[in-house]
Amino acid sequence: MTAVDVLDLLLAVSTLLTKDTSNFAAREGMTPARLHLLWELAAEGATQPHLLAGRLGVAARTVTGLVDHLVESGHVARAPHPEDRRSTLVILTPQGEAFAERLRQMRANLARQLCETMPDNRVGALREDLEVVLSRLQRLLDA
Amino acid sequence: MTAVDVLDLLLAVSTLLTKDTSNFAAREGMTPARLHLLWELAAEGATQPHLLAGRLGVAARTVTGLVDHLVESGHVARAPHPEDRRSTLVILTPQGEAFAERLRQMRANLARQLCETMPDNRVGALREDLEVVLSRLQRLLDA
DNA sequence: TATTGTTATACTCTATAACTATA
DNA sequence: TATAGTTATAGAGTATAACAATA
Repeated sequence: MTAVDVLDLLLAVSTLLTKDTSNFAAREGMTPARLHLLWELAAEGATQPHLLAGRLGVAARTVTGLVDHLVESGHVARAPHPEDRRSTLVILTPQGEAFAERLRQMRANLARQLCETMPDNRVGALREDLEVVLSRLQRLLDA
Repeated sequence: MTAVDVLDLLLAVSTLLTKDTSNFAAREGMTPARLHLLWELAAEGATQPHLLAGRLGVAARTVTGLVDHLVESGHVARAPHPEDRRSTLVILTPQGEAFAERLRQMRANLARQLCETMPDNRVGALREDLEVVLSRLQRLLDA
């Protein structure tokens, strides 16, 4: 039952990655959900709340609350949308950008440490296998 | 930066697995945290709340709340501990065992679907690579 | 009429601290 | 004194529904 073993391993890795992210967030005075929002915002640039909701897979109401907290902590700001007066743009402040950069560096360090004893061709094979697993998971969840 | 790609893929897989578990829980009238507790309980048999807390990585208080809900829904029961009168044993009811069995089958199906297009030796290699990643993650989180 | 974001409300998960009973 | 579990309290995330403003 090797396939079952693979799923068990993926679930165990998922648990530990979640815990690691949670620890980092706590050290930075942040929470996992707010960190996730900042991460997406850093990746796609200033954007609207309903688009963030789609990216994060949460309801619009949730984004309102997360952005409220992040505005208060100084990581993001709301700006009027230039073309649609119903909407707003969520933008990173310099403090939010600095946080995203620390997060990016932490992830790069973690990635290096995870793979540092594996030969390069093994890492490449792992990446290809995970791409297969990911695309299959995406298909299964859409159905 | 293949190592970074691997981490990104692991994070993406983690997100989808979490969502899949959450969907299954919702269909069954359950929540992810209660499902996780039932899963551990099915794996290790009747046990004490503080041991469950250690397994799940949550505070003792959290286990009290989860068990409260699961008692109300009929999935588990509390029994006096035969040797330590301070403590209790959390046990699966027949309904809880039936749920655990459905969960096990769902996971087996998912595992089969994830790997079904990969040759057997590739699945074995993926398992070995994930074992490396998992043990390294565990070491990093302990430090 | 449909969409965007918000307010209102409720539930779940979680942690910390204080408390009770037992070891 | 230390441990096991619980009660009490508080905060964070989430969803649904209702609402106002705009498209």
